[in-house]
Amino acid sequence: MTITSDMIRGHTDTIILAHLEEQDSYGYQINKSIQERTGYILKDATLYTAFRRLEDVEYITSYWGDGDSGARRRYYTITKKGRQALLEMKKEWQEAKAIIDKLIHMEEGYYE
Amino acid sequence: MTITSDMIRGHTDTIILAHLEEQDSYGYQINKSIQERTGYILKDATLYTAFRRLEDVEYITSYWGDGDSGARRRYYTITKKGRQALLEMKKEWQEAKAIIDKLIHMEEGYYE
DNA sequence: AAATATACCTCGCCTGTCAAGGTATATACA
DNA sequence: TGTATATACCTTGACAGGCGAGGTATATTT
Repeated sequence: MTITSDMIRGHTDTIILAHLEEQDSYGYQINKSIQERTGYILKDATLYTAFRRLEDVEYITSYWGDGDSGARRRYYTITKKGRQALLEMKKEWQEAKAIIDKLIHMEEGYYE
Repeated sequence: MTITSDMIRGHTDTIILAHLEEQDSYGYQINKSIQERTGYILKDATLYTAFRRLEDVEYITSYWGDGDSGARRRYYTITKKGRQALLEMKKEWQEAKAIIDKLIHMEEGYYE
C-alpha cells in the first residue's frame, strides 16, 4: 500500500481501461476490485476525474444502470478506440518499466 | 523513448540518486549517461529542479568542480540520508511495479 | 570571428492527484 | 419512526513535478 501519488500518476487511465476490458463496470466497483486485489485504492476524485477525461477522448462511454442494491450507478463501457489505446498503454508500460529498471540499476547484468 | 512525463514523474529523484550512488557526478554527465543507456533524456529544467529539491531535503550536497574541458561543473554527492532514502525508493518501485502489473493484468495467473 | 559543444540556471504554464466538501438512495436496527 | 451505515456519485480548488522557453558563460574548433 506504499504506492504514492506520483507512482500511480499516468497509470490511472490504464488501470481503468484494463478493468473495463473485462466487463462494463462503475466507479465504486472498480475501486473495490482494485482494493481487493492489491490493497491499494484510488481516491474518489482521481477516479471520477479520470472518467471525465476518458469520455472526452472517447475511450469510454457511459450509461445509467439501476442500483438494485444501494444507489444508482453510472456504468462505463470501453470503446474500440479505448481498446486500441489500452494496447498501446500496456506496451508503453513494459517499455517504461525496462527503462526505469535500467536507470535505477534494478536490471540484470548491469555491471559494465 | 516513448516514456511520458507522467511515467517519469516520481522517478526522477530515484534515477539521480542511483547515479550518484555509483560516483559523484554533474547534471550534464548524468543526462548523457541516461541517454546512452536508454535513449531517454531528462529535460534540463526537470533535472535542475530535482537537484534543488534533493539538496533541500539533504539527500545530496554539491561543490564546484573544474571544467577541464568545457564550462564549469557543479558536482553532486549523495549523503548518508540520501542512500537510505534511495534504498526505500527502490523498494517502493518494486512494490509499485507489482501493483500496477496486477491492475493492468500483466502478471501471471490472473484468471480468477 | 563565428560556430559549436559544454554546462548551468530561472520563470511560468500545464496536468493529474487529492483533500474537503457535498448530494442521494437503500438497508439495518432500535 | 428515526438514525446510522453502506452504497454511489460529483465538484472545487490547492498543490507539486515536468517542461517549454528563454537566458548566461566557458572552451574548443573551424
